[in-house]
Amino acid sequence: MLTRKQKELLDYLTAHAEKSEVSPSFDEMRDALGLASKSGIHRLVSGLEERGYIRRLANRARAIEILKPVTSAAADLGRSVAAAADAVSLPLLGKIAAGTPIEALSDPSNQLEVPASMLGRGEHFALEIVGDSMMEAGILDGDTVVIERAETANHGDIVVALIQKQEATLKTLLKEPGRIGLQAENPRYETRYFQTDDVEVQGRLTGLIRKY
Amino acid sequence: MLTRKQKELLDYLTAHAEKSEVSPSFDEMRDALGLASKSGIHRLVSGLEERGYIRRLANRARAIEILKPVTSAAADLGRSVAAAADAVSLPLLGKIAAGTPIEALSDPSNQLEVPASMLGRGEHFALEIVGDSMMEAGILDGDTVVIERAETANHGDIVVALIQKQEATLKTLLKEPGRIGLQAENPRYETRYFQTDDVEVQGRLTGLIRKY
DNA sequence: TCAAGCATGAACATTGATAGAACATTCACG
DNA sequence: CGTGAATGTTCTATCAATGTTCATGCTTGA
Repeated sequence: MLTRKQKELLDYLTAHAEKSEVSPSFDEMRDALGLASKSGIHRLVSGLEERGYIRRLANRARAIEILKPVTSAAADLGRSVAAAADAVSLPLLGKIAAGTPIEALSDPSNQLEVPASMLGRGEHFALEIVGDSMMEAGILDGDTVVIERAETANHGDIVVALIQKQEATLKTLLKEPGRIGLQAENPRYETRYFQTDDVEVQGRLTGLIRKY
Repeated sequence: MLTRKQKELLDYLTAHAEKSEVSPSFDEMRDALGLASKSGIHRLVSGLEERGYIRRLANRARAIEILKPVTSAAADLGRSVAAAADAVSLPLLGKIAAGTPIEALSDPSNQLEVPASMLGRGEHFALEIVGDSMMEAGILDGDTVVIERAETANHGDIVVALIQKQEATLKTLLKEPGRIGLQAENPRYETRYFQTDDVEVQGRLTGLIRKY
């Protein structure tokens, strides 16, 4: 959120942008806010930039781009949906580990924000990693993985696999003639092989998020 | 979960944010909650921050961002879709590896969206990892790390360190009496030790994002 | 290359905001 | 009843936001 003057300037910039493609100069902004000098504008612009409301090219005239337009209260809902295109909330379905089924977290308030750029096309969800079985692939205990729901995957993909309709696990998929391998990325675990019918792919790994 | 007063304040902040975009000052919050002083507000704000409900820019007035808006039941469905998807764009400053300075990507259009919940307070930026020196910490070549700008860090933190004002590297910080160690998380690299003055902490690792 | 047009930002003053120590009160809980 | 957490209050130090002036520097086009 903003300070009063920052809001005033952002209002002006937003209104101006609707009328004209030309970004106002500092002098024009100064006049619009009734100041005597551009320095104050410079500071306000820097503040808006710091808070992520606008973006600028350094040392370029009239090069302000509005990232989050100010909206009157009425327009707010309509807008924020559009602006939300950058990030998406995924349901955090539970935890996954080798050797146990997904421990369901049915609490719908468990949502995870992920950058939109991390997603592919289909339906996605998130899981929290338990255990170290994928350690050497850089997937650690406590990490959150983003999964794209899928029934198929390629040899070598990391997938959420359901084994014999009981056990869900995150492993590297090995497609071999007549059988399917699920390989942990940790030398302490052995690759397990199953009949093709015993392994169902539930999704493919598309992203990973870790917080320290 | 919140205390009664924290919830009350968060309610006020959420309502305020819908109307105004201008963040309330501590005095305004004090009036809204009917307190006689701002110190109580200060504690509540700190509490909300600690619990991850809001985020603030360090040392900035009127700079509160709401991360988890409280929603009255009625408004919940309509809002949560939009409000939940709160992401922040960070500048992607460049690449970092052991042995070389940060290779600057000054192009400001290099931005990375990260979930707001990944950020602490203060200024953040992103770097792309080159090399395998932090492999065993689950930080792989090509990963993007989120760094919070900081001058200090604790023993054991993973930091961006500038060595002798020349070489920037991402390593585990070892604070020892009279010297500082920078430890790679890969047995193929040795821990290097420096005089305290030769190592400047530039930031702390706060998040990691990987795309497959 | 020079000038016009803009952007950058140092320096200083004033007012507004935040940080936090210190201490009292209330309330839940074993 | 003792303990600790949450809450209220007061007071003070420090820092941020804003307004102003003036000087400087970057870009662009003639």
